[in-house]
Amino acid sequence: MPVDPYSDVPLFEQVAAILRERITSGELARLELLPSETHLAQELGVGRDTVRTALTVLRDEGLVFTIKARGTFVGPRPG
Amino acid sequence: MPVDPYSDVPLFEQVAAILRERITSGELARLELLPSETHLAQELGVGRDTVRTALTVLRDEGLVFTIKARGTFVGPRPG
DNA sequence: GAGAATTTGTACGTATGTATG
DNA sequence: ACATACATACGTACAAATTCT
Repeated sequence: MPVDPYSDVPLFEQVAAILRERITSGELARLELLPSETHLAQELGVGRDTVRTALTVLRDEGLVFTIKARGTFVGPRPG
Repeated sequence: MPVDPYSDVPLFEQVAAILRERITSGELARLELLPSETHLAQELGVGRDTVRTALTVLRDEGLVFTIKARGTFVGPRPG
């Protein structure tokens, strides 16, 4: 049960929680490339916009970083 | 410090700026053959597509011209 | 002349960034 | 929240033309 569209919790928060769990559990190793936004959207049954909003949350937490036109990776932004 | 993939400035514009500097500074003399697209891509750490897009910009500015299977030269296209 | 290597030209697939409805 | 479209970017593959062996 990925997400619950009837919940009071915003979809992007639910998606962020799912991805956060996958990262902190080690399911997604550091520096590993995440599935694409489109792929995650289809898998979780939400729109790409929602995935992107969730990724913004994780980015603010330093859990992931994104390179334009490349992908989103696990870990803090290098540099 | 060639290019910054995290910058808001598109990579191809950064590459164009680098090559433009090499040309206008005289580092690359007029009619001189530029390094191949593949070589430039590897040297600058970008894709060949990005180099080609940058070369299109310089071509539009009349700074370089290209001959298929030969290479890209400094200067306006002869003829 | 034949063949291999090199270089540009083109095409496709996939990814993120941005804008619009 | 979602869908769509375009710009930017990377990788791969192959075609075409030139150059080297």
